[in-house]
Amino acid sequence: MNKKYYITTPIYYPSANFHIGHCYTTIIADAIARYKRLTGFDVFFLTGTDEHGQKIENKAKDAGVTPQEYVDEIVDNAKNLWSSLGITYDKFIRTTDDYHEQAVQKIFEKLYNQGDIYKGKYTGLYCTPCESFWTETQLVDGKCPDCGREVHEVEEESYFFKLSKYQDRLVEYLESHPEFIQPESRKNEMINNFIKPGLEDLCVSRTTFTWGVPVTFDPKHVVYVWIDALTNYITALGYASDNDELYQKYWPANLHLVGKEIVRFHTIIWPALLMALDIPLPDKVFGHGWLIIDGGKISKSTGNYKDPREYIEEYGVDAVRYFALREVPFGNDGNFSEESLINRTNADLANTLGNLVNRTISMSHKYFEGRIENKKVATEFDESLINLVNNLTNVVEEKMSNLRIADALDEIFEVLRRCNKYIDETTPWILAKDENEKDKLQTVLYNLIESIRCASVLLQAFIPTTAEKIFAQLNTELNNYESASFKENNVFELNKPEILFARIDIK
RNA sequence: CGCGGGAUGGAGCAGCUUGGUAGCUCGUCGGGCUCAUAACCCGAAGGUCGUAGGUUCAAAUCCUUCUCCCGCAACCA
Repeated sequence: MNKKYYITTPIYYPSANFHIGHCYTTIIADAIARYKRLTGFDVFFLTGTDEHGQKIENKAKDAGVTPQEYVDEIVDNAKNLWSSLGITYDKFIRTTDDYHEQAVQKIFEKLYNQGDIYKGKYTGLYCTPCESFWTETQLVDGKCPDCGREVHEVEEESYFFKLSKYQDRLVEYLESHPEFIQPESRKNEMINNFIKPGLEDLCVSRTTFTWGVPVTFDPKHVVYVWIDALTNYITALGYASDNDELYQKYWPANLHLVGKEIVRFHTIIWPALLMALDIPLPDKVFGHGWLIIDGGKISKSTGNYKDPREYIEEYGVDAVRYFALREVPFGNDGNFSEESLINRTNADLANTLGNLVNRTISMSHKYFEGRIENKKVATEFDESLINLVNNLTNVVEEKMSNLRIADALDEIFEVLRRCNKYIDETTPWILAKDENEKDKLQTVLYNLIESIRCASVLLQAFIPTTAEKIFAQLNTELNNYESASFKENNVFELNKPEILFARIDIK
């Protein structure tokens, strides 16, 4: 029985169609999921949408449709987008799914019955025309950030979760599990900024809007975001349902992948909720950085971005995937622009990888009609190449286990760069001129093809479409993880070379 | 003094924990090669490692000051 691996993305808020930032998060999760599957894990990969709340209700009203119709369209669009990015999620949860709503109601009741949720009064700054509550810090010049009008203090009856009760246990847990928050620097931010000053109890119901899960025993309240959204990670597995087989199998989660702006919810509120429910905590929460556009964050309101599908159509799915996985360093922000996407694609995918595969296969056809086996005539350059190849699974595993995805990719490309250099060192076109060197020439090509094959096994996790194309050109089915070491006795009957990535001219 | 992160050749980053010739990718320039997608390989130029001070035989790396940038109390990945 394989070891299990449960990975999640956040459930995204479908107030507008998804942008490249959503793609970024989901592509990373997909690469980790594919990598874990490749290396033998039984993976469950969850993504979805958080569909309730005031903002959706307002958006739908503006659009003249029901909230459900509004989110249905965006969810269709999202699923379509994930499909064109090759995202291999196992489940797509929507917080409007029946089983989720029922589970949320049960969880809410349970917490209420055991005294972790109580009824109180919520005081907030309210903008009547926008029907929205704002915090002090959200206000712009003391006015509503949406419409710029005055806000005023109102009181409403709400249910509260006793977050404060779990404060000490939380600190203790975070201190004793330094790996829980990644990157680790965010741990201090959480403890110093949010926990130490004292946690306030959390407002978990609202009466000012209706687009949400009704509280069973007090139906003028709907469950407010936290309990509705965060619990998706367990309700998706059937927690609090008739069939919790998946929950038994996969919980606790191995990795919650989230953007840095919601680390707080996942490392404070979510653990506290789980403690209250007496459920084990997830292993790890990774808060990644953002893609920055023109020096600023991606903004739904300014619309400083294109539909991600335009990039996929223009440059190909693996160019977009590769960029997302390679360009941004661990935990930091990274710049996104069409120009950097093109440069990345040209430099790594077209030049280093594509051209290498192309020149190798071309020579194999030119000199041996595409049939290559290992003649075992060594050159002085073989050993360093083969050692590098045989070390690749280890170094990639080391990087991936630390979520250093860009570094893992760089290790693979290190092998590809070494291959290009090996061609220059061994000068096959010169060997080809001497009949006596034919076996050496064939050995050189064998070494190259075998190295490309091993690298491609690992590339399947990151740029699967391209890896598949390479295996098709190599005409081999040796693509499992166990085969990702240099083999001495393969025989290749290569197919014709085809361009993997055409160079893109900058307009 | 709110907290946290950051500041390293033209761009993006690594190095800092455990002080000791400043490294990688891209870009630029020169050379080589011609199997290949004007690609590939080699070489070169380019850095007072944000500022000011301190510790030390020696500091990008440790300590202190200051400046600037980014993020952060509630549904922006």
